[in-house]
Amino acid sequence: MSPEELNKPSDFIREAVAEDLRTGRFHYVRTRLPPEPNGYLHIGHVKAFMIDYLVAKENNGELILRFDDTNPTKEETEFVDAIMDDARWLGIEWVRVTYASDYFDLLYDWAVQLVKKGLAYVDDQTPEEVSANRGTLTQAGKNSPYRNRSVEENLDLLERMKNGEFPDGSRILRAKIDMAHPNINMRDPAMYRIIHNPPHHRTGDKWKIYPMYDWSHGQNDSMEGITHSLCSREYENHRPLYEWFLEQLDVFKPRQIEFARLNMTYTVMSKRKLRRLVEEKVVRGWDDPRMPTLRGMRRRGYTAEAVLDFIRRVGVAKNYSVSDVALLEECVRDDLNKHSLRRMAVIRPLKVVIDNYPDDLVEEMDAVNNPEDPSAGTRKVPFSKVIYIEQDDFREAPPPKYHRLFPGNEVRLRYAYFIKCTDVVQDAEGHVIEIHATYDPSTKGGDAPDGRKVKSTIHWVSARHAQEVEVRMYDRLFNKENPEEGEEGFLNCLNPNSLEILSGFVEPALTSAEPGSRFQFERLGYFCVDPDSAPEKPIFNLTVNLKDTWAKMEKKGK
RNA sequence: ACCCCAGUAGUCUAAUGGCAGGACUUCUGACUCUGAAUCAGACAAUGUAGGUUCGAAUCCUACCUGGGGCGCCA
Repeated sequence: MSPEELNKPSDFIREAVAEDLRTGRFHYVRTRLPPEPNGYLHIGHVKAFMIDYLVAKENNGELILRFDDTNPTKEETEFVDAIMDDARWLGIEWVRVTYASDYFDLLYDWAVQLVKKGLAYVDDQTPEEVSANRGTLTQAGKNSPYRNRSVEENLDLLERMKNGEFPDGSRILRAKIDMAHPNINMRDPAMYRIIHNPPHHRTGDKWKIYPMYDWSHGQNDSMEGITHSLCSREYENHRPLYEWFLEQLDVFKPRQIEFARLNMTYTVMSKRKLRRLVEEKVVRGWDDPRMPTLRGMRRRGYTAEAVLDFIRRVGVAKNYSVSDVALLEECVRDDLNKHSLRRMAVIRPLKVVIDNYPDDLVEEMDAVNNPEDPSAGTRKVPFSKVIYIEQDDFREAPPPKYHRLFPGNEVRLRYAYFIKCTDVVQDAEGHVIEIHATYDPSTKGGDAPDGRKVKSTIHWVSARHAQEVEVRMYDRLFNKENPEEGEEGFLNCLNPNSLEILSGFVEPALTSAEPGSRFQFERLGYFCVDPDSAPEKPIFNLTVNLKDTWAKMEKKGK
């Protein structure tokens, strides 16, 4: 086995596909991406998309992007464009774009065939009657009184349904299978329902009947020559029906294989719940950086590489699972650590005056852009008498093992000088508002000629060169690992601190950063420029924080 | 209560009848001009009970637990 083959991901789906090729069940691989254009893509979709895309790609096959637009009351073209944009961002490639609605005519012909074979009938029962007669999980259903209509009558009624002669809800076309079947999906499932309005986003007013998912999806798969129809486990109970239609129609039979959908800790994944977060203004929109939507994650600064790495590391299996968002965050750090430029920014500023530094002197300090990538080079950072440091980097009364700045202690200002805290200025309420310090001129650049060491290096920004910026600090949207427990529960465990807006200072090298560009703010985390940014008012989003061992130690100590 | 599916460390996932392995998390330590990164190490798992077998996470049975299923949603 070659190294490439050893590294190739393997899972039960890829094995099944390989076996189908080996046994000759199929001689090629073609998969489909079946989004419904009624919402934005989230991280859960990425898993499904990548399975479809990679299974095709790894087998020299094709991927068709097919929008599942069988319900005009829910779907809009706006989402078609957004979905394609997000999918392209992930690097997914497809051979063509199709729509379930492209096949409405052919599908109708197929329905007529089933009617002619006595395998489908028009039911005049009300929706309530259909529901009542379906039976329950433990009880068989009852046959509809219209179940044994003649083929001629069914054909006539179906034609008139199609022509719009009947009002919404008055009739449906049903497959004639078995009202006593233990699988409720097989109890004469609906194939077509009547919908007059609104017009369909692609076919306009042409159709008054629309196919149900079960009637449309598998047949479309067959029409497109899809070999493997990969979907989430909730369709497992639909597979017998999927196969029944194809069998009765005697057409090409794709194979449906189900896998477990992605769930993630500290977030919700259902479209309905995400919509509520938007509608109830819990978040600022579908692209709020706290959302698990692709649009949110993109705005947050996540890279496609990181998202894909996460999906790869999570794997594919059939059992229900909830992946840890910490793994996603780790993938993001891993990618950004290698590729992002380092900058200094102070997000909770504390003023430091270096008393023995000349009043008007400005020195340019050399700073490394990315220690992980020497080719990223260096830059100059201006230094002067008054600087800002992080409030966290000073304690008037240091706890044990704290070795940042405190009265009498010496630390290194990164790329600059050693400084020692000499005095603390407080306001009337006792809050520390200013620090005084002295520097050692012989430590320029950060090293002491006498070889003495400091235990801490802190970041800083020269006050007179600082650009003021808005910093949006994001945290998990929920404070419960699984907010989906319970129906309404998810709105009751919102993290009140999921967004904190700060005003901070950044070094000059950051003032002209383009929206979307990413940086590591040293010792803080990874940040990216928000699209709301303006040159006079830059805005940075926290993508993900750096691991913070000290914060962890301190928290444990309490 | 009926049907389908699944149970491997806190989490995700390998092992396809033959040494239970990897990743994340957590914890130690080394190194460090980022308390980051990196490096070294540690903790930690086959739901239960039977059966088949020289040998079972894997096959069989029962039970338990979890997920899905009674839309004219997808």
